[in-house]
Amino acid sequence: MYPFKKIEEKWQRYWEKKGTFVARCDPKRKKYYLLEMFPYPSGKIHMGHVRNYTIGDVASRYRRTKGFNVLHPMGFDAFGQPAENAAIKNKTKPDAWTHKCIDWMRLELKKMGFSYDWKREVSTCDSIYYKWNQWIFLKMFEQGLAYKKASSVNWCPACETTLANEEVIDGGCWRCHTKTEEKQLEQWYLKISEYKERLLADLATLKEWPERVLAMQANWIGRSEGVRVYFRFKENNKIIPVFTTRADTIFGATYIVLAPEHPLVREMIRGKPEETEALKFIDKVTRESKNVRCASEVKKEGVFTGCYAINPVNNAEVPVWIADYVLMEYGTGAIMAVPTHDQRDFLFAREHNLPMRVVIQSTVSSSPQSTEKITEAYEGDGIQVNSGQFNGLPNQEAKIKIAEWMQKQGIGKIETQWRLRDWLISRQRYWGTPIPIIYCAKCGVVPVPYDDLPVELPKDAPFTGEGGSPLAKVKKFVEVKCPKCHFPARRETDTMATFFDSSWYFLRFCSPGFNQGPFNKEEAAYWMPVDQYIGGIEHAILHLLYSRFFTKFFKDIGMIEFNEPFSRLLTQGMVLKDGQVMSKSVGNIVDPDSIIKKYGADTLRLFILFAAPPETELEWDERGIEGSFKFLNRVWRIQEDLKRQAAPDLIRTMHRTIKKVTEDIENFKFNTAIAALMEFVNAIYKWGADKEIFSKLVVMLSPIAPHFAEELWGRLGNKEGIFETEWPQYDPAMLIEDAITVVVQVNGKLRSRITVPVDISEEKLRELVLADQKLNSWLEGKPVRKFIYVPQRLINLVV
RNA sequence: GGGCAAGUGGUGGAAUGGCUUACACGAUGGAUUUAAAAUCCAUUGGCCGCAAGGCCAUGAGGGUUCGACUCCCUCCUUGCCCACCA
Repeated sequence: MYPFKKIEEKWQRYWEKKGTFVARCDPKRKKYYLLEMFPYPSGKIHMGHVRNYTIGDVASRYRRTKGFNVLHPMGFDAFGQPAENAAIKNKTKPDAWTHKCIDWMRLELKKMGFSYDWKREVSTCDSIYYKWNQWIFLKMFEQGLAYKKASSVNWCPACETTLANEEVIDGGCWRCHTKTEEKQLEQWYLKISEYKERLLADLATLKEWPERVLAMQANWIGRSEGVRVYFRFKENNKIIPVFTTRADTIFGATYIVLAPEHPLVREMIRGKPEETEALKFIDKVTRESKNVRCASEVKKEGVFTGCYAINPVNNAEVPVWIADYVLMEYGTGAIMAVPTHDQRDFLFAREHNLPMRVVIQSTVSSSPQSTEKITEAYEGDGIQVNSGQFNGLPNQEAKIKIAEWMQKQGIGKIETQWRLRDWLISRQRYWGTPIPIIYCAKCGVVPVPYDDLPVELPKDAPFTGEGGSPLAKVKKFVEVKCPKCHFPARRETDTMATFFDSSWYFLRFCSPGFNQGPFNKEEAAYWMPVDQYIGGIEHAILHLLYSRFFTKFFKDIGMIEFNEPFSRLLTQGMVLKDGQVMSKSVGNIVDPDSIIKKYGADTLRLFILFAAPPETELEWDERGIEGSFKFLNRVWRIQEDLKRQAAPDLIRTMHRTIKKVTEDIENFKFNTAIAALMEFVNAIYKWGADKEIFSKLVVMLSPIAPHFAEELWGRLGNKEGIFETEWPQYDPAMLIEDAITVVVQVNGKLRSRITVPVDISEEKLRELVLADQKLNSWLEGKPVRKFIYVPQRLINLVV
């Protein structure tokens, strides 16, 4: 058993002392910026962190031996609610609690031997960092991108805070799962919607991002093209616009539906016999929070308003309804309903006995023309019917023609709708960046002058866990003089959502001590964009979208020259145990520290890379860990018996292994790279290695098991550290074999193999194959119709 | 409801148009040992067969191809993400 504990401590000290991983901006050298998503400092690292950071560390150490100037930083996403909760529970301060957690986590990360440049460490909760959050906010405020709006927000009664739409999951708080409510508040927003076109279009430039993430982002931005159609109320000719993406179905629009909150509703129903019932319904729906209302599988409910509207394409009189399934926030808050070609409308129409009209006829099956026989909406393509001058056209063609025609007639307007909403960043919380705004009775909303930044968090806020933000209770903080008129004024007590902090930290790492701005332009120009970003799929939408938004903003104000922050993205899979995600609530957590104690960090690193490809889920297996440990010991023992000269076959194997391992590491296929190294070790056991071969093996292992490799490297008599040396090269000439085995198939089935010289001609090979005794029974009396030869590989005889 | 993955031995996985099951775990046998651990060596998809050998097998069914785990179509299952989005 090799002395992993001693070795790991020794080399960790050596790297730190020598500054092996300290990065320096050097425009003469080729850079490589490798970044893993920084952690929230909860106190302990878990297997997910270990996996994420091991993948990154291998890539980073590998690039270093390939001669790149590597930037590989680490920091802490240190603001957020858990610190406040801990403060309430344990009677500590969020500040003290967070710093204790950071210290502990840093120690654990160091024990894993990750090659970070610790000189660049940042914590978002330090005022030298969040000062620049405030600076960025003020820049956005100047550009009109940060604005205040009274609006109904998602409110979590347990956390006593507002939540972004993105933070409401299945109708509950993303953190504590409590059902959210709606509440009216004045909130700060960032106008991310102004960047929607660019955020969508530039996805096409992210060639090295996973398809899945690109699809999720595109979905989230949610561009849809359609027509705003102007229906009119029959009684007063007032316009009621609806949005549709299916202009081809408009002749089948037999009723329209308004959201209960629609501003025209109350006025419409006034004095109608239906008024009482409609008001009751509106009241019921608006009292329900959005989550309850949007829960799937709930039956669509609605009431008739007593009004009628005119469908502008055929002047048909259609009833106007109110229903809970129409949302005020999307489109115009009103829809046209086509029960024959939209399943949701169909169910609603059948329930309430509303009229239907078929306007698209399937060309494949004969879908019924008569509405009586319809059992479900036909949502596929077909030919227009009952659609005036558009009859007979394929519906996809009609969709465009009808839209254009409506626009020309002035009864509609071609329009694009987006799903992306502006980003709500206000939080009624203490442990976050104070929003640098002052409210003055005379001057109104006044930004804090740049010279007065940072607006520091007061250290002595009270933590009772009740009644909203602790910041609002700190007089010293709240009561200020207006920077303009110097009369008493009041400070904003909301803090920023923590996603703000993480939307630009990758830029801060380029020049973490810089005090003239959020980052040094020259250094950012050198290091950025991040060449490889690695993190969990859970950040596929929000964090990545916000970071892209910030990057585009920095470009617009002339601070950077590039459009996208992350050139290449890898989303690593989760770590499972017994088929379930490791989590406290399930109680199946394996503590990385216990594994380090038992087997060492190198074994843990090796196992986590070998057990599965980085993108897929990884099933934790204690026995697999032992296998990895055994492998390292097996390598360790090679040094005891080195030969003078290695066998030619082994030298050949070495060159093949170098090729395979190099290519696999480049492509993040660590599991097969390790498999190739294992095969190489098996070959060494068979043939016996010399010093040169063993040295190459050790270098190839160094990104994966760095302490282990450094130690063996030193024992081989090297004075420089292993990360000063170069990655081994293979000789292409050594990959060529003299003899190759060609597989012989008859009608696609394996029947024989023959070994022939590499440079054999096809004719010669054909002769040899036809003379092969083994094939006799398969070829007997049958003429060979075709002779397929895949050079160096296989022959297939078709008889 | 929509989108995206995935489905291969007892297990994790390998092969992305050309020898299915690399590598590892587990299991079995052997060597070493007073013994065990550790280590080293060998065997290990299923069925038939004394053997040589043959047949079958990559979720199911069909198709394209000389040849399909791989490409196409239909279906089933699982996972993830999104979702009354008009």
